[in-house]
Amino acid sequence: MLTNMSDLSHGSGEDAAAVNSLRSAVMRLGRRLKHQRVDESLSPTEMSVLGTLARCGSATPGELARKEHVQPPSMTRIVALLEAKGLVRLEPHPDDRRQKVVSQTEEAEAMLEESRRKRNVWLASLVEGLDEDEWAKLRAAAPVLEKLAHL
Amino acid sequence: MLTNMSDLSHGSGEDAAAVNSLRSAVMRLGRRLKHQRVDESLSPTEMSVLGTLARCGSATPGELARKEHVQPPSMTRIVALLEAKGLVRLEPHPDDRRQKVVSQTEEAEAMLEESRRKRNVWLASLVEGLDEDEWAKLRAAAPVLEKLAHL
DNA sequence: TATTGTTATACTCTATAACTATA
DNA sequence: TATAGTTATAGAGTATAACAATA
Repeated sequence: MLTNMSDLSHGSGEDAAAVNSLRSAVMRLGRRLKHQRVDESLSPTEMSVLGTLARCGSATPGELARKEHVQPPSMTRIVALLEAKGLVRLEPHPDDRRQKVVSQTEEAEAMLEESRRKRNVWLASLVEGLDEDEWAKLRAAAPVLEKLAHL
Repeated sequence: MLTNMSDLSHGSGEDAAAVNSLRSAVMRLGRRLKHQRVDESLSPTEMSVLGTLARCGSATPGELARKEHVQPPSMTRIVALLEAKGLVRLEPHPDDRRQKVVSQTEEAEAMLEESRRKRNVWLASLVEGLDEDEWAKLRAAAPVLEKLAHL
């Protein structure tokens, strides 16, 4: 197992342990954050689609299906549900009449902001349990984690 | 929004931004790690049950249902599927004949180890894209993240 | 002829309600 | 009478296959 980690450019044995610890902690913490949902009426994929639209701007159903790793018929259904809830808008594609353009509404933006706020509050309450030194280490690592997340 | 973060004991405005960055990065990275599955034939909950058994040792179906936030009938089904796949063993409870004891098999332990290995390799390949200083910050933060994850 | 999106249908996972066995 | 687990059934969510419209 360590042999598979030995191509790490920085160290070797200790680094493997650090990677293992990092993976475990990120997955566990991510799972707990996921449970802090603002709107129980939205499925995880629906939330994820809204997040993608917020990050990448508008997109066609096909693009969304590829980004969310979901089949096109599923995205058809998801987009229809989101439209019914007033969270996305559908417009005809300017160049290709087969395609459609999906974009988020102001309601969606407000809901996402509220969702982020709720998770932040929850995470901040956890951080209360840390001492100043631990929190400093976390602050220093945050930009690196962000870089990893979209590497 | 910042008013809700102002009860952070360490700082205030910058801390809110750091919490936001941390939340976003942990969730995104966690989602990507989750996709690195070793066995596509196991559902997320089945994997999670095996993880719980590995962490906590054997447990009754009722305990597992509570830990996984799933209803008892669902756990009945999950345990039956895992048993059919040879990943858990069911034994009678020593004190109470209504209950059963579920424990993982050697195959499950091997599979979990393989799963951890695969995710570690993937994460290690990401870490390759960091410089020594960034990796040092991550290593320093790993124990703190672990503490957060089970706080 | 290939591609985008949709409709029709089936499968997987989970939940609720009703039941059996044991405490 | 209460509790642990199971069976029966229904509801989400997603997938595959077949289809319509456009490129």
